[in-house]
Amino acid sequence: MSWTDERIDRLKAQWEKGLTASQIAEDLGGVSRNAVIGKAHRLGLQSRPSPVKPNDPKVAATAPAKTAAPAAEATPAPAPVPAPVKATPKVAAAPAEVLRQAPPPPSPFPPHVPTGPTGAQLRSVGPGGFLRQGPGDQAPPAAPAPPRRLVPARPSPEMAGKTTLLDLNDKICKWPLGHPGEPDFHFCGATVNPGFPYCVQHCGQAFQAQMPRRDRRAPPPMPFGGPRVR
DNA sequence: CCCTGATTCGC
DNA sequence: GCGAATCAGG
Repeated sequence: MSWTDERIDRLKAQWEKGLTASQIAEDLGGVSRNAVIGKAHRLGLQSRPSPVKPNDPKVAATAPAKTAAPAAEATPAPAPVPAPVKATPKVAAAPAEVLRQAPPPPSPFPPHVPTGPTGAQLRSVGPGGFLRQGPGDQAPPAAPAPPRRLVPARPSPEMAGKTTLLDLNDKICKWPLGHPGEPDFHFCGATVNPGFPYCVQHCGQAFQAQMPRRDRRAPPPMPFGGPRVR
């Protein structure tokens, strides 16, 4: 279906009348809501209360800036530098220290903490090349709030002191360590970066700046079909 | 989930 | 120029 003069007139009339893009598209037939919106913009029909757009004309208040508007100008893009989350102590791990044992977190319970005879941590390399972390690399997990009376038994002694599914709440980092099904699968357990499901360190792994669309092409199809997307 | 308009960008 | 895909707020 093409944009004949008649259809364009109809679009203009209805758009200015305040019908929604969906309604106009349905009325015209043969076009999608997106097509209507796209056409309306190209026609210069613009601005109808968009649910998304904030009202821009904020002035006065805090802007002493801009005296004479620079006529034609290269507005330097203010490179958005991701604000470093404040006060993140950088733990410089010396190579010799990689295998160190983290001191067991203080616990009000019987210190039945068999941390392993050798102290060697299993490591593996995940997609993207990052090293999966072992428990010894974590900041000591916050001691869980002591239950009043009954304590559910740990599934196994190996899990003593680990953050399990049962320990998770909205204040605990849910970054998984190891893999589900493995005997010592557990979670990071550090205090979360407020507003996120992970601690500061794991937020850094989980969230990255999105690249422009042309740079993220669909991944090659996987032999088994791959996970369903949207 | 649904809806909305705005925007991007491959065609 | 077109409009699907995407975004982002309600």
